[in-house]
Amino acid sequence: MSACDTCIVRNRSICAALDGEEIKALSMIGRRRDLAAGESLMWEGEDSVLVANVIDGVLKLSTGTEDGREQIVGVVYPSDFIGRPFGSTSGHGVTALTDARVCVFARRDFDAFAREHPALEHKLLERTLAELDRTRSWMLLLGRKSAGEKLATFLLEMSERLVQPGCHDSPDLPLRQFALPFSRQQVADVLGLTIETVSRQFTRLKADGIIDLPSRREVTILDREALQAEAG
Amino acid sequence: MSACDTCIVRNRSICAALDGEEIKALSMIGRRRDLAAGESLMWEGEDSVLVANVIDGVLKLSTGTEDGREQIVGVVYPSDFIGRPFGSTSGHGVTALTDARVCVFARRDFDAFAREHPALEHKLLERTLAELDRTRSWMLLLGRKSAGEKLATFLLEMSERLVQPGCHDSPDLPLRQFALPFSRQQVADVLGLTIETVSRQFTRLKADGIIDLPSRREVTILDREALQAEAG
DNA sequence: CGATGGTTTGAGATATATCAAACCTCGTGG
DNA sequence: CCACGAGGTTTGATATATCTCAAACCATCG
Repeated sequence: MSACDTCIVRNRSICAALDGEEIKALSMIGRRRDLAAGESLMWEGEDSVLVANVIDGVLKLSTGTEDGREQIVGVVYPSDFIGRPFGSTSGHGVTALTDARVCVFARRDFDAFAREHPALEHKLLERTLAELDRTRSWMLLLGRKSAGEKLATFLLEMSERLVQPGCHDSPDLPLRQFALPFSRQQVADVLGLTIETVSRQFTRLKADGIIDLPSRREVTILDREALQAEAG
Repeated sequence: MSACDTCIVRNRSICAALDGEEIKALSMIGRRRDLAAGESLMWEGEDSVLVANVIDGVLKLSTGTEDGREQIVGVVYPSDFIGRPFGSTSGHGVTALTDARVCVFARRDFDAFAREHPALEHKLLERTLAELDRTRSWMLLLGRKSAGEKLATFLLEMSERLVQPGCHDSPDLPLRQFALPFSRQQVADVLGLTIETVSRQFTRLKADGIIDLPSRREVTILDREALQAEAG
C-alpha cells in the first residue's frame, strides 16, 4: 500500500488523473516531506530540481529585487502543484507560511513520468491555465487598485481560498471567520504595500465595522457586501 | 495544400508539435483572420469561444475595473497562443496593437483536438508555464518598482521580445532600436502608471542620454548598461 | 517580570496622481 | 500649398496617497 492510498488530496490534486497502477508508479518516485512554518522548499534563481504537490498547509511563492524589496507572486494551498516542470530555473522561492506537508519529486523523474502520462499533463495544464488567470487578475490589483481596495480584495479572496473542501456543513461557502496565514509584513508583500499602510487599512476597515479582528491573525468579515464594495 | 504549409510561425508556434497529417487535420478546424490595429478579438468576461495562434503583429491582453481603470496583463507576439482552452470565460480582452494576423479556432473544436494530441498539449503546457513565469516576474515590477525602474524594465523587455527570430544578421541579440507598438497611454496601462508619469520618465531617460526618441513611437537604446542599472 | 518581535500609531517627506495648458504631428479640406 | 483641427504628447503647478522614520504598544515566552 502506497502513501497515496491515504492521501487527503488524492482526488483533488493532479494525481486525480491517474488510475491505481499509475499512482503506484508515481508514488515510487515521490516522497513526503514536512515543512515547518518559515522553512523554504526552493530558492529564487536556483536550478529547478524539485516539483511537488501540496498536501497540507499554505506556502508562498516570492521574488525580490537586488536591494531587498520583496513581492509575493503566488500563494498555494492543499492540492496545488508547486515547481517548474520542463524548465531550467525557478523564478521564485517557495516558503511555508504555516507548517506544511508536501509530496516532492525530483523534477527530472517527474518530467519523464508526465511525458508518458498525457492525462497527468492535461491536469497540470488545466491547473496552470487557472493559475495564470488568477495571477493576471492579481496584476489589476497591483497596478491599479488603492491600498483600501487591495486589502479588501485580499481578504475576500482569502475567505474563499481557505475553505476546507467538504470539511464543514455548508457547501463551500466563503468563510466568515478565518486565521490569516500571513503576518502583516507578508500581507504587505502580497499587495505591494508597506506594513504600515496595511496596518492602517486593517484598522480603518475595523473602525468602519466592516471586519473584526479578534486577534492579530484572525479576521471576521462582518459585512461582506461592504467589503465587496471596498474591493472596487 | 493547407495554409499551414506557408505559415511563418509553423515551426515556432505550438503547431511545431504536429506532423504533416496532424497539421492538416488541425488546419481543417482553423482559419486565418486579419485584425486592424485597435480591433478586438475577444472581450473581457465574454464566454471563451475562440482560441488562436498569433501569426503576425502584437496584441494586448487587458482587464479593467468597473470605473474604467485599465491594466494590460499580457502582450503577445507572433507564434504565441491566445485564449483560454478548457475554460469557461476569458478574464481579459484581446486587442490588436498593430495590424495583426491570427489563426483562430472554435474553442470547442480546439479542446477536442488537443485532448487527442498529447504532443500539442505538451507544447501548450510549456508555453503556459513560461507565460506564468513572465507574468509573475511582472508582478514584482507592478508591486515593488518605481516609475523609472518600471519604464527601464519595460524598454529592455521590449528590445528582447521584438526581435524577429532568424530575420536579421545577428543571432537574436536584443534590439538597439525599435518601434514601440504602444501609445504612451498603453505603456502606462502596462506599467500601472499615468500617462504623464510615463512621459516624464521617457524625457528623463532621454535627457540622461540613456535612450533617444527619434519619434514618438521609436526608441533607441544608447546605453544598455545604464538602462539595466535603471531597471533595478 | 523583562526581553523580544511583531504591530499599531503618529508626524513628516515624497513619488506619483491630478488638473490644466501648451505643444506637436499628421491628415483633411479649403 | 497652407490653414485648420483633432489626437496624442509633453510640460507645469498642485494635491494626495503612500512611504519613511520614529516611537509607543502589545503579545508571547523564557
